[in-house]
Amino acid sequence: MTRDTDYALRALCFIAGCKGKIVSVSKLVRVLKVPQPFLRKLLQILSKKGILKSYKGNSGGFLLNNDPGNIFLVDLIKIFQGPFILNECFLKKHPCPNIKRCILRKKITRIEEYVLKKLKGITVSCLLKGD
Amino acid sequence: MTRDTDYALRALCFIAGCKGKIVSVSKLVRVLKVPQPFLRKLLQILSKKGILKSYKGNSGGFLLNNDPGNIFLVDLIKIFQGPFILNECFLKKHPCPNIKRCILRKKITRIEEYVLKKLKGITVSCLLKGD
DNA sequence: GTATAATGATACCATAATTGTATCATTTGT
DNA sequence: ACAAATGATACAATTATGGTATCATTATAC
Repeated sequence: MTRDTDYALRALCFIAGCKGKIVSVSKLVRVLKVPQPFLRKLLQILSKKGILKSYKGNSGGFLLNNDPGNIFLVDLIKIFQGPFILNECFLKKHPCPNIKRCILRKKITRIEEYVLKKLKGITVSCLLKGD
Repeated sequence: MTRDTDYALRALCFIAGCKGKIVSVSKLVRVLKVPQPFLRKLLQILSKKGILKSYKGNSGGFLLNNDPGNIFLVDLIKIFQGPFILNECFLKKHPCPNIKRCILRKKITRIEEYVLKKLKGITVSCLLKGD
C-alpha cells in the first residue's frame, strides 16, 4: 500500500463515520494530520472515480457516493497503484525467455489470486465496524 | 519482485543448472541477456551474503555455496528488497493514530503470513525441477 | 613471469515513481 | 459581494530503482 491509498482509506473511513454530513478537506486535514493539498488531490480523484460525491461552494465538501460496505480496499489500490500484481517483471517487457521461470509465474499467480480474494473482503464498513 | 531479485534468481537458476562448473558473469550475461555491470553488482552482493562462492582470477566466476534446495526466493527478496511487507505505512513513521486502521493492520498481517509461508516453499531447486 | 580475464570495492549517474506544492478558475451558501 | 469550498492542472522535491564506470586485486593459462 502506498501513501495515496493509505490517506484515501483513512479519509473514507472518517467520512463514513460522519454519517451523511458533508466533510470538507480542511476538516479532514485537521483530524488526519496529512498534507492538505495532497489530500485534496486524492479526494478529487476519488470524486472523479465515483467513490465520493463532491459539493462545491461555501460549506461544501465530500460525501460517500456508495454504501461503505461497497467501497473495497482493492478498488483504492487499483485507482492509486494500478492493477494488483506481486510480480510485474513479466509485464514490463517481454515474457521471460527462461522456461524455468514460468514455473515461478504459476506459483506467484496462485498466491496472487489468494491475496486478491482476501483483499476483496475488506471494505470501509468492515474497517469501521471491526468485522 | 524487483528486477534485482528477478535477475538474481535467473542467474542462480542458471548456475545451479551448470552443476559444479564455475560460471563467470560474462557467461551469464550472454545467456540471460541482462546488463553486465548490473548483474556483476548483484552477484557480488549474493557472494557477500554467502549465497554464492566467488573465485577470482582468470577463468574465475561463481558457484552456489549451498544446495539449490536451500536457496529460498524469500531470502533474495529480503536481500534486494528488504523484509517482506505488503503494507509499510505503519513502519515508515508513527503507527497510525486511527484505531480503525489497526483492524486493517491485523487483516493485512494475516494475509502477509500466508504469503510468506507460500514463498518459503519456493527454492531454486524447485524452480529447476518444476515441483 | 607476464598477459589476461576474472572478481572486489566503491562511487557515480539517469530515470521513474512517489509524494507532495502552488495557482487560478469556478461554484455556492451566507 | 465575500468567504470558503472544490475543479483543473502544472510544477517541484525526494526517494527508489536500475544501471555505469573505474581502479585495485587475484589467479590461471600460456
